[in-house]
Amino acid sequence: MSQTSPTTAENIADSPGLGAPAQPTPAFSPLYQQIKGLILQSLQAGEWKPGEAIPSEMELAARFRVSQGTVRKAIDELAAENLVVRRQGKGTFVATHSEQHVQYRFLRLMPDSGDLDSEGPAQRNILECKRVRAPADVARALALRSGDAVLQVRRVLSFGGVPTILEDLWLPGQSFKGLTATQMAQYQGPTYAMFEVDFGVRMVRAVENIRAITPDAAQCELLQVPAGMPLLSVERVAYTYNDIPMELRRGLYRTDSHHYRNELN
Amino acid sequence: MSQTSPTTAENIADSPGLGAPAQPTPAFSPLYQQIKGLILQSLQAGEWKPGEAIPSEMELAARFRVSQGTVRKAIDELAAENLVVRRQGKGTFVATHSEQHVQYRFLRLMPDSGDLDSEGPAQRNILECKRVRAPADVARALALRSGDAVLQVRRVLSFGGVPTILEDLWLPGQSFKGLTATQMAQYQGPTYAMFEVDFGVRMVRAVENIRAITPDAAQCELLQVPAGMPLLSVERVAYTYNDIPMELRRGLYRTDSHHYRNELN
DNA sequence: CAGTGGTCTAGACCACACT
DNA sequence: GTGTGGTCTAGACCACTGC
Repeated sequence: MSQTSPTTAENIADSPGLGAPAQPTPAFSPLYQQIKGLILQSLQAGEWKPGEAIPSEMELAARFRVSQGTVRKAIDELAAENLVVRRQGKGTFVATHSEQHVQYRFLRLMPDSGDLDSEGPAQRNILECKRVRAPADVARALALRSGDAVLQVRRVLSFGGVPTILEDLWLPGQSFKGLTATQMAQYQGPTYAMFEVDFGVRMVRAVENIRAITPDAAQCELLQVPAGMPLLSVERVAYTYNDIPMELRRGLYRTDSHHYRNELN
Repeated sequence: MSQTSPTTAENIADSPGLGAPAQPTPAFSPLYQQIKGLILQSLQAGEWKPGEAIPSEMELAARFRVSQGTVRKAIDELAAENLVVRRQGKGTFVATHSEQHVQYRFLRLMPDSGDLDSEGPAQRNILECKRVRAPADVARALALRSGDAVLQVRRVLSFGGVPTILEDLWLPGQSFKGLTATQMAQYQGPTYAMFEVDFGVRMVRAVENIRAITPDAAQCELLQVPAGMPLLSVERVAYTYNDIPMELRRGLYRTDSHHYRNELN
C-alpha cells in the first residue's frame, strides 16, 4: 500500500466478522488514528482482557493491511493514554488495576513525608453498602435517570491506623449487580481491580472537583476528628472506555498530616 | 549514517562552537534522546527565545547529522512536555506564556459553572512587593540558603469583582532583580509571561500541594470572607528548565463558588 | 510556488525476554 | 534461537501556510 487512498475521506473497511455495529466513521482521519480506533473497539468489546497481551505489532499490521510503523504509532497513543502497556521483548498488554506497581491509580493523597506505601496497606472499613434510587445529582453525574437503581457504598480508609478518608461511592446498579459489603471488604488489592475482575468494568480516566469544607458532626465522628477541622472535599467521576461515567465518589480527606499532590505540566 | 555506531555507549559529538561547557554525557541513550538533549541545551541557553521558531526538522537533521525522522521523535517528546509547540505549515516554536490561548497555565481553579475566561479578566490587586531574607522553608523550596535575598509579593485576585485568591509569591532575588509592585500591577497578561519577557525566566512545570485550612482573621479580611469559612491552601513550586525551582507560591482559594479541577489520566 | 510539519512505507538492526 | 518491542534510516507524498 504505497500511499494510495488514505488522504481523502475514505476510511479503512470495518473489520468484518467482529460483530461490532459498524458505527459510521464520520470524517477523515490519519490512517494510524483509524487503526487506533479499531484497536480501541476491540478493547471495549473485551476481545483482550485486562492484563492480557494484545497481538504483536506485526500481526496487527497484517490484520489491518498497513505497515508496522503505522500500527506502532496507533499503539503509542494508546500507551500514552494508559490504556495499554508496552513491555520490551514481551509484548503489549491491556492496562489493568490489578498490579501492585500502580496501587493507587487515581488517589493523589500523600503523607507529608514519604509516600502512601510507606504507611503500609490501607485499612478499609465498609460502613454501608446498599441499593438506592439515584438522587438527581448522582444521576446527572452518572448519566442515569433520576430514580434509577444505584449502589451506594460508604467506607473509611485508614493509614497506619489513622482514619484519613471518608468516602461514598455510587455505582450504576445495572453494571454492578450483586455487589456486597463483604465483597468490598474482603477483596485484596485496589477496589478498581475488583471492578475489573468481578464486573468487567475498567476505569480509564477520572475528573476531580476539589473544595475545602467544614464537616458536620457525623462526619467528624466517623473520621475521629475534632469539630471544626476543615477537610478536603474531593468529588471524583471515573469513566470507562468511551467516556461513559461509571462511578461517582465523594471523599473527605484529612489534610493535617497528608496533602493532595498535583503535578502540572 | 546507516546504523553505524549508535547502539553502543558512544554518543553524538558535542556540537562544537556553541560555547556550551560540553558537560559529559553520562551513559548510553537512544540517538533521538541525545538529540532531544542537545535541543534542550539550546533552549536553556536561550539560542531561541520563547515565541520564536526553532530551525526546521531538516535543518536540525543536517546540523546533527541524523535523519529527519530522528529529529522528529526528539521534537515529539519536547512537544509532549509543552516545551515547544508545533504548527503545521509554519514551524516549531518555543513555548511561551505570552499567548492568550493558554491564559492560566497552571491555575486549576474553575467557577462552578462556565470557565474562568467567562468571568472576564482577573483583577490583580498588589498588596506588597518587598525584598526579604528567605525563611528556612522558603529557602528549602527554592534551593537557596536560609537568609538569601528573595522577593515577596502578596496579592489578591478577583473574578467578576469578587476577591477569590489571596497569594504570596517568593522569587529568588538573584534572578528577579528590580521587580517592583507597579511592574506586577501594570503588566497585561499572565504573570508568568512577564517573568519571561522582563527576566528571561520561563516556567515549564510545577508541583502543587493542597490542603484544607481555616484562615486567620487577617486572611478573612483580605478575602472579604466570614471567619471560619474553610479555604483551599495551594502551595506551588514552579520550575524552569533543568528542574530548577524559581517560584514558591502559597495561595488561598475560595471554594464556595469555585472549585479546583483536576483531570486524572 | 516553495517551505514546513504530518503521514506512510519498507527494511535494517538493536535490546530484551523466554525457552 | 526466536519473537517481541525499540531505534534508525531513506524516500515518497499529503496538508497547511504564506509569498
